[in-house]
Amino acid sequence: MNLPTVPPPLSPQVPPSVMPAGSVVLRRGQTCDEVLHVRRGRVQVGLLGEEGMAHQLATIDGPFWLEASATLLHQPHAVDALAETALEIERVPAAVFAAELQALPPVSRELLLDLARAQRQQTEVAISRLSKDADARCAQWLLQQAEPRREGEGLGVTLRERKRAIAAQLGMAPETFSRVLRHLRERQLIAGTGRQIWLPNPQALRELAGA
Amino acid sequence: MNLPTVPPPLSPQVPPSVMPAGSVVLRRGQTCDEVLHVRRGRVQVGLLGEEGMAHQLATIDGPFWLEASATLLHQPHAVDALAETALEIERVPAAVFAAELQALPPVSRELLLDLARAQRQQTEVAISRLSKDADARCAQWLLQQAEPRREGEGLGVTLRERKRAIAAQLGMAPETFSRVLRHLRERQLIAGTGRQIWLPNPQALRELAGA
DNA sequence: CCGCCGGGTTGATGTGCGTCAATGCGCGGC
DNA sequence: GCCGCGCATTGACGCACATCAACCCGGCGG
Repeated sequence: MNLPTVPPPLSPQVPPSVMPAGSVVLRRGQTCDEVLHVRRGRVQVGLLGEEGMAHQLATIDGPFWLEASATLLHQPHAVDALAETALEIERVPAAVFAAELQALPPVSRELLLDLARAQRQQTEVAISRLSKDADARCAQWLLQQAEPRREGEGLGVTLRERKRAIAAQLGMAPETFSRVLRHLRERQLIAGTGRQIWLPNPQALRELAGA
Repeated sequence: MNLPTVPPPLSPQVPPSVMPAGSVVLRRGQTCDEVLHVRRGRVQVGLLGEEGMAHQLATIDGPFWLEASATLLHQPHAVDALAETALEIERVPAAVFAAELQALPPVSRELLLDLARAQRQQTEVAISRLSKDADARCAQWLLQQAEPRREGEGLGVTLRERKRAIAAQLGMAPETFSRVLRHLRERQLIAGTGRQIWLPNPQALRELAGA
């Protein structure tokens, strides 16, 4: 008796492909409609610059699932990946992957998603600490927190926590946070006093935040 | 028909407990014989200092599994965790967790372990970048790479990659790496020329690496 | 033998940000 | 009302590290 509607477990329909050393395996921002299982080889994960890995986050030896968290969360890739050696890769369509996921008991599924979320958030934090200065991180944070305000153009932010706590979240000393806010105010990128801030020029903030 | 040898799915035998805001939920280095499922509340993850979170890595809202990667990998916790709000926590014995894991299809299990490994490695990297200077990170790396050498006491290291690549792994500029090595040589903590290095005083290196 | 090239080293310089200390300032207690 | 306490701000300073530029040196082709 067969069950034609159920996809087979992750057996590769496609034979594993190979990539030479030095290949760019995937790029940050890419959407993923397949999951890559690296069977043999070593890949570097990080942010590519003009010349090789500008910011290296990890190097991983196969066999392993590359950037599975992106697929699990249905989000674009958070990092660039570079083949340090030649690779033997198996490509699994996202649909097959999703089906496999659905078949799991709910606890395991939740756990899997928790881990994926944790990993991605850590990656984002690491990247923003590596490649952005205090001003940029602060601008990025303000934009994330921003909500549209009624009267007039621009977005608004209300600081709900103590500033020292916010500074800690942003990975900087409270004094630095204070100075950054003053600096942004001088440059007319933020306005308002106390815990109510608004952003008269979100566009400029966005480009300060970088990407 | 019942199957008494199979543990029930993660239903709590123990009613969920509560923790007041400000509690230290777990500490780095602690071994984990249970997994904590935070049902409600918010926890900060990072490194505790004398006064609250010295280095904050993330803050997570329930429901979620706290530091599941440690349990999955049978390793001590990599971080401190602090209750930002009051928490409602369910404690699952590691044995139950392991059984659940065994029941999973192999692919999912591998995936889970991959994610756990990735998360932990990222955490370690983040911590060492936050709390150690270039000298300490370099010392730590040398100790990790070290292998016992035949003649005489001390450990040996051979640099298998280009120095610029090693520097990238350590998150520093090649020039800085060069200077650190010189500095360590001057302090007699390393010796040798070229790609062959040995460590006449591993103990001193260890305390330079800091914990 | 010489020139060149690429990786490594060294020095000079800049800068982002942490730390320390002084001051300002709201807020609750008395 | 006044005092004191804690957070926020501001200034001065220092440090760790990146960056830039020069130089060194071992290998290799001519």
